[in-house]
Amino acid sequence: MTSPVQVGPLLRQMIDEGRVSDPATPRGRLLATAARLFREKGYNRTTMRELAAEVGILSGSIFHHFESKDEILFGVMHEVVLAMDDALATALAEATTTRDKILAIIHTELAFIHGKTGDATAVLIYEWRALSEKRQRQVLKVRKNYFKLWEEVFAQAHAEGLTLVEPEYLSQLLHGAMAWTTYWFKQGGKLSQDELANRVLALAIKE
Amino acid sequence: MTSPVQVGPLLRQMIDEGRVSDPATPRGRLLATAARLFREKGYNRTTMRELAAEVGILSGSIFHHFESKDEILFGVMHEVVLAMDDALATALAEATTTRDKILAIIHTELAFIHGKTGDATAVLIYEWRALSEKRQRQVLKVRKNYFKLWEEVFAQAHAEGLTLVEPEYLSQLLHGAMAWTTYWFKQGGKLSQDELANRVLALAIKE
Amino acid sequence: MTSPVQVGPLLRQMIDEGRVSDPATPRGRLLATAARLFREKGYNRTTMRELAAEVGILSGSIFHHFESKDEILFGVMHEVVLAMDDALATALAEATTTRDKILAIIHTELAFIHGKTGDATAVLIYEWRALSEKRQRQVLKVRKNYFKLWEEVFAQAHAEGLTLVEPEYLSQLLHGAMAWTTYWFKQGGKLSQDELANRVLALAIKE
Amino acid sequence: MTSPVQVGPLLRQMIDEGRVSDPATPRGRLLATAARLFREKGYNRTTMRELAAEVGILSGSIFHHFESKDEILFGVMHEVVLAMDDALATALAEATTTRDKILAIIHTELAFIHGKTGDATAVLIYEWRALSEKRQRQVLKVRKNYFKLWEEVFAQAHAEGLTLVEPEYLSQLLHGAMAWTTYWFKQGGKLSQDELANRVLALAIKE
DNA sequence: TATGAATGAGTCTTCATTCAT
DNA sequence: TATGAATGAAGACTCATTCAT
Repeated sequence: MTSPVQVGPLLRQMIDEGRVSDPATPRGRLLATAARLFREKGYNRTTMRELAAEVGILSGSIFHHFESKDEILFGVMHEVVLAMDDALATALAEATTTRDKILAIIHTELAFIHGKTGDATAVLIYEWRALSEKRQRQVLKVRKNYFKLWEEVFAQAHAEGLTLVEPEYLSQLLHGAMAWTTYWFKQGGKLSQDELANRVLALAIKE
Repeated sequence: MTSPVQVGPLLRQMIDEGRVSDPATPRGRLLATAARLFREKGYNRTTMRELAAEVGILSGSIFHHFESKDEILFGVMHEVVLAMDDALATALAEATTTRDKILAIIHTELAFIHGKTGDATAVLIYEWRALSEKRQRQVLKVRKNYFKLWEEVFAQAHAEGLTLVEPEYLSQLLHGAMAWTTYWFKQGGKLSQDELANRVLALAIKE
Repeated sequence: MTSPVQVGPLLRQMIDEGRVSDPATPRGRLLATAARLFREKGYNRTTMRELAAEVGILSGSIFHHFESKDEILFGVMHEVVLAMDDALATALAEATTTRDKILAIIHTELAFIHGKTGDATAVLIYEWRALSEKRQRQVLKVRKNYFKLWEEVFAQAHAEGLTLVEPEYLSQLLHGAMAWTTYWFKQGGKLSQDELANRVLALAIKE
Repeated sequence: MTSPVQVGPLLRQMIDEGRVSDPATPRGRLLATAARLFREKGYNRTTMRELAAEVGILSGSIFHHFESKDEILFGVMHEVVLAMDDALATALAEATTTRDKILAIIHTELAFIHGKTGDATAVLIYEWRALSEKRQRQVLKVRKNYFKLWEEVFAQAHAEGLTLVEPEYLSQLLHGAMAWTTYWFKQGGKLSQDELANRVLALAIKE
């Protein structure tokens, strides 16, 4: 019964502005449940009936809130993408050194992958091709913003000699490395999320 | 009309031993085509009819070669996994220094992702959950061998002070970083596959 | 915002007597809009939501005015059928010669098909089978009256040697010929409605 | 179990040429049954399950022969339209006087409406709007041919002073008059089909 | 071994209707 | 009277799989 995205003060504000669905509304509950199911079973293997059952309504009722299954997938992805962009912008604004900015990127990414928004983030990454092309384009617009923030930081780091790999490649490599942690990193294991962040940082910068 | 895996002398031998399907047989052609379609459209969105049509037979005929769609997916994954394991073992045997062994790992992985076996490798990585659990376990057996090779090399590297991150984490992080290259690295772009390998190496090793 | 039937002094009286809905009431507006939509898109392809939306209310609210979609269709048909019957009786009363009476029939029919009540008339003709059998019977009662007026006139004409075809067949043939004009005759084209009436008359009467 | 269109020597040839479905094939049986059901209950109120049941297969099997319900409707309409065009061309070729040509038109039309192809013809006329616009255009191409034959004959008749009403209007009026006979004329009643044809002729020509 | 029609359970989606507020 | 979320039965369509030929 949680939102597909983590509800912090930032998200609170986004919800109030109507950019993200309130988890207390049917729409919000539907999106959160969809995120979980899509992650657990995959988009195609999740049926509208299952989704409805988990939310406690009948399958036909879903269509009061979304016009198609595709729109639900879009909802899950779009909201998490908006939230990530927002969260990263805020985190970067608070960081001063370039090293801290890189850490901010890593922490934000890992927070979304392994925090309350983990389901939506995993869906964003691994069910991308299930989304209709038309809606992929819409999500991509926001997504590009997000990665521009990465590349700016890595460009600065490269200029400072802090990193060896070119900004665009480093972005992609680190993004892949962190995306894959969904499959092996578990919160509460012997490696903490902060420690994981440090390992990723160790890949990015030379000491 | 190619095999799902690249046919070198090693594979030739595997084929002759019956461990991998000959691309000249219906079974081999079916697997190669399935790999491509599963990659392009996703497992669920590929129908048996399409697969049959591309191979030039009728849908009913597929079932003379495979007992189910799941078995085809298994075939694609199992063969590529066997081939990777084989290829890596050979490459490591030829490398002398630990640094070279790391490069061997990276080159082998990238060769499978971006070479002729790219389709099968992408399917292995991104359609994993579409495979029935029972068969996932079978593939996993071989897969574990493969990553044991990685970890042994990274353990040695760590002991030599060549790498900073613990072997098990480094394996996973690099694996993720390289898996993701499917989405952004294109053969014949301004970055060559060898140059890409060097960038990955630069993440792993602090010179 | 018009009634499904044309509001002349006759209809005014019918409205005042409660036999036809006032277009100023929600019921009247609903019927007029339904007539238009049923004609444009067909009964089955018109949804209650669309109908409600066009009238400016919500779908649930319709059911305060009509107990079912079928009742709406009935309303549309019943009112137009009453109005036609009424209009024809009046027109015939004013005609003196048999020829004029035939013209009165033709003009009345064409007026309903191509005038403000055109939507309702088209629905009456072309969505007949969408109406429940029970309500078909109700409409049929009035409808029979209407055609009895036709047959009486054509019987007289036949007796006078004015027409060649037997009354009952001539009624049906002319009715069909005029009903079909919905599909090809457009008000304001090179043929006026009066000229069209003369063409129909020319079929019926051998000068 | 009859074809949607009457199987005479002409149709036999069309079938052999593959332009019309053989009623002995599944496709042909499906079309004939669909024509009957669409006529009896209307296109929208006929379900694929019903259609399948009447043909003796399961609903899913229909989609081996047609890709959608719309394509079935198209099939029914297209084949009857082709057959009408063919039949009329032949009949006109055999008629010598203009009067006989008009009779040929009337007989052909009535034959299609009340003969074995009556179901398909009724569907063509009364379910027109249920057909997708794209496919309407395809049917229209053939349909226009058919009515061009009418207009040519009526133009000749008009020139000869045989008819009073202009060719284009006479075509439409007679077409409407005959289309409507579906609803009131029954084979084997007190009026024979030939006698009905004479009544229609009486409308068209002045003695 | 290949065919291809048929299966039948399952999918997303639609929509008239209900009803608590 | 109006709302609008929810209902639930029904619709068209999909597709891996079967099997007689």
